[in-house]
Amino acid sequence: MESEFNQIEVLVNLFTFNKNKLRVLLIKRNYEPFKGYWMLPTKILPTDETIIECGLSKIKEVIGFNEIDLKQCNVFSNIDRKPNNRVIADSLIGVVDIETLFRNRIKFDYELAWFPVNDLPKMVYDHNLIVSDAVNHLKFCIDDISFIKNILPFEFPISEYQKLNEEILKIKLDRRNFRKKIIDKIESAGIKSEGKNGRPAELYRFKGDNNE
Amino acid sequence: MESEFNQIEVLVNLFTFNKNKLRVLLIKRNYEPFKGYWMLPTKILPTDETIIECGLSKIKEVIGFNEIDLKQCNVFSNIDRKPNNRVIADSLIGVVDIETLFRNRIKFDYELAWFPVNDLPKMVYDHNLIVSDAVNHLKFCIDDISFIKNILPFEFPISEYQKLNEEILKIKLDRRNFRKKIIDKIESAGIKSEGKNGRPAELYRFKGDNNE
DNA sequence: ACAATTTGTGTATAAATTACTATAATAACT
DNA sequence: AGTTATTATAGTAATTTATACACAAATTGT
Repeated sequence: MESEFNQIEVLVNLFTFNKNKLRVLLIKRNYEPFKGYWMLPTKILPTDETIIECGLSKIKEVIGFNEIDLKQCNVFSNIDRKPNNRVIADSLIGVVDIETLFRNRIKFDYELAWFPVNDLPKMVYDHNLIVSDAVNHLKFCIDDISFIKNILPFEFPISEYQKLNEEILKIKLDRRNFRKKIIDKIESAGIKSEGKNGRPAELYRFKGDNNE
Repeated sequence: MESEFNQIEVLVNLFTFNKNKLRVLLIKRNYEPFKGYWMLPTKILPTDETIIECGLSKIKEVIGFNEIDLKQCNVFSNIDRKPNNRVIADSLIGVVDIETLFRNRIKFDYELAWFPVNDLPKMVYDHNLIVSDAVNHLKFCIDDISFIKNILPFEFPISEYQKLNEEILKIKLDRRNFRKKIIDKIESAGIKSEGKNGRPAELYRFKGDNNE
């Protein structure tokens, strides 16, 4: 029976939606090699954690909380994805909304940033490839409301939900048709949004979603 | 930097379609523990192979050829999925048609069988779970014709394609509506099938598919 | 010749998607 | 206060897609 050991690292693609852009969490690498480069939150899988637990623990280390759903995305196993030793990359996907982030972030050990997925820096190793694969994967999550709803705040205007869809699907949608399509999945919060130009939008929430 | 090593095993869910049933390749385990039980073709990932290469090499070992597309499916990382040592399972999906199988199988080192996915034996460890997850995953492959076409022979009656869809989607489809839906993806081979009851069916092939 | 089985075919209706224009509400600006 | 700019909301017609449904043709077995 063959018996060989490989190192596995878990990479988390944590997405949020802010200022009309789909964004991914990157951290600045604080050790050599590639010190100072941006990268996905990454953790070598310990022998006593599942992949998901490992991803969650890394997220907690970076942003201070981890009440987040993580999903298996893809596995990258090219022999030479890292030059020195062979490491299997298991990539996960999660989403979080901007209000939860502001409310909860308590740790500041990492220099982090939420980069628009259309404007990413050069990252370490194959992390650019891994992120773009995860962004693509989001298309298949977009109709899984119980998962994707957590990328928007508890209450949101329809236009924001539409722009999220447009960013993920990379197409332009018609306002009225979009409204018709999703109106039965949301309910009015009876509140108007504020602060911007033009007529204030009504806020909605996903049906059956209660804050916390 | 953390540094722990885990064993990874690659499991291949190789499907075919025969006698109106979606089937998966299982092999009889010839070593302890669980000697004599059925299991998925499994290989510990060596440090010099990608996941896909590892899956392909195992398939070649079992059926003697491996001109097959394998796809990443899921990862199973429960700590105790095996009782003694911690092993990560990376499950792959592939398909092959029954004619290619008969034409090519040359090795007989393994006792193997193609079990209907609706009538599986009790398998080792969590292999039953892994297969049922892979069967579910097939739903998302069913419209990827360049992948799924290889589960049917080069030429096939429409009814067989329909039954495949019914098995994967677990629903009953209407003959005329199914034909309308797929007719522009196939072309007539100008041949009648033979040997069965009833009016002989015309054979079709997928457009742009040429035999080898 | 007859029964049983399986294939092939068309049409009408419902449902979903798309395309498209006008009006109302509000904020910023003057 | 009035103008301008911006966004939200509402409906209808056209198109596409999906669904429901019944009978004739070719073969096998008896």
